[in-house]
Amino acid sequence: MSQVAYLPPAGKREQTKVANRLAILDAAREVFGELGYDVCTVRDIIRRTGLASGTFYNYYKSKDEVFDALADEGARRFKPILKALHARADDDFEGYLRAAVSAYFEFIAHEQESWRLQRPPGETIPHARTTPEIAAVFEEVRSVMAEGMERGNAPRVDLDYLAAACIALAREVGDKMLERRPVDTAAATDFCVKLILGGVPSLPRLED
Amino acid sequence: MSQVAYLPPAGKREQTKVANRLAILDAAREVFGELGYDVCTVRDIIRRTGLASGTFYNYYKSKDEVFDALADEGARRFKPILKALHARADDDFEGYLRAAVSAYFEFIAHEQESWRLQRPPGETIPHARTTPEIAAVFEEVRSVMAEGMERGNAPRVDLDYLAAACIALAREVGDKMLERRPVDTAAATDFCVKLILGGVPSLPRLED
Amino acid sequence: MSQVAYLPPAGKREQTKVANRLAILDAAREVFGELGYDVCTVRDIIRRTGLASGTFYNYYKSKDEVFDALADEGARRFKPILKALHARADDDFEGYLRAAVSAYFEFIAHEQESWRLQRPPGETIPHARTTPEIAAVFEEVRSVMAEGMERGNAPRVDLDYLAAACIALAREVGDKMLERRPVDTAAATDFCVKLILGGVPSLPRLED
Amino acid sequence: MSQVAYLPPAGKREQTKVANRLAILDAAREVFGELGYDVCTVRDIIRRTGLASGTFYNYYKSKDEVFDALADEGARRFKPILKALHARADDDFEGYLRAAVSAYFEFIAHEQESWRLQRPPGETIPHARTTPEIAAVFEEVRSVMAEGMERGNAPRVDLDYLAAACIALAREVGDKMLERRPVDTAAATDFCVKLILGGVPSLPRLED
DNA sequence: AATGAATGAGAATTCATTCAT
DNA sequence: AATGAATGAATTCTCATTCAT
Repeated sequence: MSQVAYLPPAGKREQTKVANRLAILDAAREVFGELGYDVCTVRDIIRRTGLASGTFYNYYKSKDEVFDALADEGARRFKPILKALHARADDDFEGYLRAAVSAYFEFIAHEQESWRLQRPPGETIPHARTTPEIAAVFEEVRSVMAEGMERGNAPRVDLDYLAAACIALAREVGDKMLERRPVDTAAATDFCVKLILGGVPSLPRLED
Repeated sequence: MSQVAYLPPAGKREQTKVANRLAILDAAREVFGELGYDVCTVRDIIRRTGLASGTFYNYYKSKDEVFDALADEGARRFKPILKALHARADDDFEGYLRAAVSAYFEFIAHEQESWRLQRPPGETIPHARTTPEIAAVFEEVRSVMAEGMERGNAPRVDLDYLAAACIALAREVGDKMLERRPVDTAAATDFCVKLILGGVPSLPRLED
Repeated sequence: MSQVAYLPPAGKREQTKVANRLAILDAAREVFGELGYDVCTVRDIIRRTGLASGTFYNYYKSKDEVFDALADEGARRFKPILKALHARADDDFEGYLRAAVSAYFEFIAHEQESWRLQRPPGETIPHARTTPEIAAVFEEVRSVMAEGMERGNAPRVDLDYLAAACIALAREVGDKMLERRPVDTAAATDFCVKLILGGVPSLPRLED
Repeated sequence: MSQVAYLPPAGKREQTKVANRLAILDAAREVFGELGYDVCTVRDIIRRTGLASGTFYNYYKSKDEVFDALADEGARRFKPILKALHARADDDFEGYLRAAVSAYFEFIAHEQESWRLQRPPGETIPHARTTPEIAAVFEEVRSVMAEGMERGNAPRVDLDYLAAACIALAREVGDKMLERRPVDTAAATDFCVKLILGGVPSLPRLED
């Protein structure tokens, strides 16, 4: 728990500001993870920072805004990875999918180290919302698939359903993965990718 | 005076009671679906029934209790269907899976008629926790899979992941399905079943 | 607990009505005693009768009304005794006071047999209101004192204070008395009467 | 006006906090007195302070807690006085009793200035449970009596009854006193003390 | 900026009373 | 009459947000 406010590190006001912003973000990540977005209160968040409740509002206008900021921060870290993969996807859809899914699993595995570990095991983790990083995967995956279909590298199937299916898979299998010890991202990736790639050829083709 | 009271619960009073209990249950199902369990309030539920706030407490002690009742009811409605399917599943895993997924899609398609239509279009529906109905279907699916694996009718794969994957798929594809007009449960079922059945043979086998 | 409603004794509607009225009164006496007037609910009362909640209102308009009815009933039983004592009070103030106080203590001792006994011992008994029987004592005692003072049989002291003091004494000592086992009305009476009679001569005289 | 700070917590904030805590305590004392503990609501209390409803809970968790705080505060204010009186009571039981009763009457006379005056006249004041202040005074009185009896300075009488009698007297005579104009605490004190001291020698002695 | 008490809208719940049966 | 479910006002309490210091 970072008690930044009480340790203005080197006399720099700016440093404190940045540190407080991060402290709130960290605390929010923890609390959202522990209690769930809906259930947790702003006080739960701020209590963990050691800051005063009013201070929260110097940085974020509301609980929603921290949530978004948290998501943005996640997306900022995650999106470049995906873009890079996309760039060298070429015709290797499998390679791309594997890399993307793997990146996502690595991402959440790393995320959880900051907070999910200290949760009572077996407790269900409410899956609050579609976070931006997930949305990013979704869009990327979807566009790669669309591209592949157009180029004739992939069968023409229901893209909406397929993209939804992929994102769903990644999310749920990801959650399960995090419940296990040790967290094995490779196995989870393998599972997802094989299920998708194995299943796609069987999917009903679109007529048009 | 006629002491007719005990056996025939067919008076108007009894009817109203049953109807109210169902009304609350229905409203709760809707509201849980629309707002999510955590966010919705007892008032949200009762408002939708047209009953008075106090009336809620004549039937259920709390939001939690309705949720449990809902789970019971969902299970009561689904389980027999699934059990029946299960009974004649034999070695026809595909037939069984198809029937189960189809039952789920029919269920949610029917559900939405009661409420999703009257919602302002375009309004985002914050997602939906795992409802008791979903849990019931998939517990069944899971046990059938386990059975199949034990009998050697299905490859030995990571059952937890597979069950999670199936739930995820049904849920997300189901959501997408509901956004389309007309709602085509057959197509959605076909999509899910084929993806799963097609993908399963490719899944990594468990060693043990 | 009288379950009168389910045993219409001899076909007489009137009997049931009277019996129900009494059942409610008895239940109210019990519940007021056990929980206190303010805390107990109409449901607490009616539950004990075995009647339906709505039935309460066929007999009494409100909780207040039962309370008053209860008090009236007490007064009806108590007042005649006092009047009789007064009639033969003559100049024997001590005899009168002793008889009056004794009558009051006997009254409450008898009352409590119906309900106060079953209370957890040591629990404080909230002293809800000045009941009519108490008011009756008050008025009687006051008028006898006034008479005595006018006739010159008693010193002219502050009558309001004295009457208040007497009533207070009877009430509080009475409560204490009821907490003891066995309930000794004679001792309590002796205590009160001696305190009052012993104290009165010392009281400051009024000038007028 | 000078900042006469007694101790470090002299900020405006601290002052407000202390003032609010007292305001709630005062309001509670009034409301408990006027309506009785059971009947009054937290709203009744907070309404009288002019604070917002939520503010109550910044200071006390519940109505019960204010009551306890009130008891503490009452005891804190009274006990020293009584202890001091007690200390120099020696064999002067009369002096002590007079001082104690007088302190109580002064207290309630002062209390009523803050609220009873502004009440609609003639409105009946439903009586008043034993307040913590009363309990404090009389616990002291009781222990002094016990001491006196043990030292042989007072006759061995029924102490429970005597204490109850004193409480009752002070309470009822106190109520009457407050109804008169001008409020004459000296006269009321004189009345009570003389009645008690005059009466005690007549009381039946305990055998043991 | 930081603080943390005050605010008050809103949630859950209770219960006296009504009313259809 | 008796019944007991329905009603809704009233109550307790929470918590996001504001604001004086």
